[in-house]
Amino acid sequence: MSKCGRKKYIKTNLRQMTMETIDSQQDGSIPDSVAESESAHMQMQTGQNSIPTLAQVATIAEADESAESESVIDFHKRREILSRRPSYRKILNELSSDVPGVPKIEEEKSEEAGTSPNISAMAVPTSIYQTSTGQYNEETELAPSHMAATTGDMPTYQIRAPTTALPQGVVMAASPGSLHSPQQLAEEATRKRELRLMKNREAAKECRRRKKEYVKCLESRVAVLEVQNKKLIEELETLKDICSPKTD
DNA sequence: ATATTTGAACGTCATGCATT
DNA sequence: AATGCATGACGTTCAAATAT
Repeated sequence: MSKCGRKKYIKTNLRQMTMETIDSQQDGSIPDSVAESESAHMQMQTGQNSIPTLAQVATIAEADESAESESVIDFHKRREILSRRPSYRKILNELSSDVPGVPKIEEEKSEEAGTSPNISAMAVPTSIYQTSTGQYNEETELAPSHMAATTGDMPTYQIRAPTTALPQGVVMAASPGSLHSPQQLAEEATRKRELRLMKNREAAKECRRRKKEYVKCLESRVAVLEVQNKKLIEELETLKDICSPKTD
C-alpha cells in the first residue's frame, strides 16, 4: 500500500456516513415518502430505530484501532450499527407508484437476457486486474485481507492461491458425481468460485449503474419540486397582496 | 513542486429476499 | 432448504483538486 493509510479510509468512510446521516436527517431535503419508507424499511429489516450518529461512528472508528482482543466484538458491533439500508430501487419504485412523474428504474431485460446465459462461457482472464481507468493489468495475486477490518491493523496482504490452474474461459461440464480426485474437486470449487465472483462483479457494476440513475432521478425531482415551491410561494404573496391591499 | 485530500470507480464479501 | 440475485459495506486504486 502506497499512500493510503488505514486512518484515511476510516476518515473517508466517516465522511461518507456523516453525509448520509445529515442527508437523512435534514428536514424537507428528502421527500416524505422516501424518508418514511426508508425508516420503515430500516426498522423492518434491522430492528433498529435510528441511523448511527456521528459520535457513534467516531467511537466505532476509535474502537477499531484499539486492542486486538476486542476487535472481533467491535466488528460485530459495527456490523450491527452499519446494518443494511433500504434498497434504493424499492424506494424509487414505491415513489414512482405514488408520483406519476417519477420514472421507474427498468430492468433492462433485453441486455440481461443477452449476457447472462453466456456468462459462464465468457473468456475473461481472471488473472487480469482492471484498474479504475479502464486499463487491465496482470493481477499480482495480492489481495487485501478482510481481517484487516477487524483487527484495526494496517491491511495485511495474503498471497492468493493462483487461480490460473484452469484455462480461463473454458468451463468444464463435469458433473459433481464424476469428480473423484481431490484435485478435481478443488478445481471444481475454484471454477465455481470464479464464476460466482464474475457474476457478482457484473451484478455490482449493474447495481452501481442503477444507483446512479436513482440519484439522478431524485435530483431532478428535487429540482422540479423546488421550482414548484417557488411558484407557490410567489402565488401566495400575490394573493396576500390582493386580499389585503395597502391603505396609504 | 510536492504532499495531502477528495471523489469516483472498482472487486469482494456478507446478507436479505424471492424463487424454486 | 437450497439457490441466485441485489445491494450495503468495506478496502483499494487512481486521478484531480487543493494545500503547503
